[in-house]
Amino acid sequence: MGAKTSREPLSRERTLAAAIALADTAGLKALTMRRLAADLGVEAMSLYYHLPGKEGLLDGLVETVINEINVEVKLAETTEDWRTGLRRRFLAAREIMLRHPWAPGLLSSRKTIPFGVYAYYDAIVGTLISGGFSHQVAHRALHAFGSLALGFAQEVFSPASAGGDTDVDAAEEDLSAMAEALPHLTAMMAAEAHDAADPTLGWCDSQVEFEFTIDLLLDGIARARG
Amino acid sequence: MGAKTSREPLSRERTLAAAIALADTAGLKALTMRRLAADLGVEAMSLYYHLPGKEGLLDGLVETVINEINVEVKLAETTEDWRTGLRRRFLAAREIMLRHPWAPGLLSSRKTIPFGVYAYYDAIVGTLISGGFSHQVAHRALHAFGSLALGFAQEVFSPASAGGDTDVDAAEEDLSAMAEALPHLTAMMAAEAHDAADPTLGWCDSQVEFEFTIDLLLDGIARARG
DNA sequence: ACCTGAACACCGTTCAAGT
DNA sequence: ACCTGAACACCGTTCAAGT
Repeated sequence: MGAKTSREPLSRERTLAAAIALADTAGLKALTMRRLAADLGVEAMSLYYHLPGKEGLLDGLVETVINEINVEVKLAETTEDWRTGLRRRFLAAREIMLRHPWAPGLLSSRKTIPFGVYAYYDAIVGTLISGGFSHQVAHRALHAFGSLALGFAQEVFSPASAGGDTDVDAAEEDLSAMAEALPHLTAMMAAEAHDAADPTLGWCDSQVEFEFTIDLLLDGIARARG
Repeated sequence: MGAKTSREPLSRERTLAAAIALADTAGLKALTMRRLAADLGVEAMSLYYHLPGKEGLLDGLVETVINEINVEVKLAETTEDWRTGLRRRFLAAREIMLRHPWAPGLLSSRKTIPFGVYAYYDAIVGTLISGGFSHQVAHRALHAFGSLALGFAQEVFSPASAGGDTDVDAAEEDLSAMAEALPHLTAMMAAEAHDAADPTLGWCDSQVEFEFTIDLLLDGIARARG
């Protein structure tokens, strides 16, 4: 956050690293050319020497994140069956995404998709094919996985994605006010809070739900393999 | 798009309707206070009399869309079993979303969720409970459905969501250039293009995939019902 | 080669003022 | 009650200029 007083000239990598750090700590909205430059101890216009503008910066961000995932995935490559291989892959992607909460929203709002994303999905198809799937079922599996393959789901209930203050208090206030108008949701929350054996987890632990959904999808396509 | 020369005073509804029309035709990015005001034949500052600023405008947009869905869903309410009921509900939501391609991205980037969304999910839980599901499985089913319940999926391959020019040409150029580096994806596309019996659909008809995924999820939770 | 200052065309928004 | 003009604090970006 403070101005790094470094003598070495700016570079694309150093700029991207600072941008990611800024987005991680202050959210995507805080990532402006002027503030990023200030963090780097430089004027805003200097950035244009290393990057082709704001859009190019954002492209660089998603490229960096998907590369992080691909590296992580490649490191752990072994001789697993298709199912545990995909499962491990999705969970690895999720770990990266949890480190960069702004990444899912940015990735899905981008209109050009970096090569690394295609490479990532290509490896998935390869895994499916060698697991005995037809191209057609592999195609449908890809769509069924959707963003879960990249480690994130559209969490409509509590979107911390969009960067900015996570307005938890307001959400809970709303929720308690809504309670009597929403009988089924209220009952569900009460029931879940009750038989939650593990006290360290919230009433809605998304890691458990994430893995449940993955297994449900993997079960489903295993059956569709035919 | 053109300046409507109407005498009646502005209202919140008329402003929202114009905003939706503007977003539908020109994309979310084109929806600025100044341009919206121009479309309404008024100065930008006039909007603040009817709406609490830009954020309030966006809140109003998602509220309007979710209400469209809830109305559509209520119209067709019958005595179906849980499964066909959910299926019809999700497809109805999808139809609305297809009319407002900017809505998925906006909804998932919002940090306050309108009441209508909770009401929508409450009805789903109600359907599940009366279908014999436990609260726990209903909860997990909700997470498994994710954004599909609201009619959209994270289409990482061709995101036309973000408003703005749909950069199809560039994407296809990239794709053909990538072809040899992505053997499995290339093979999949070739196979799918080959045995596509229906010539009116593209090689990647997302409606078919959407329904495939829904059925896969419904099969999965039906089995998890226990 | 690398960085800067001044300037431009846009944003959303405030606030006092018009009718 | 409803709308406006001028002004402010921000954006991203261009372009000629500095070293």
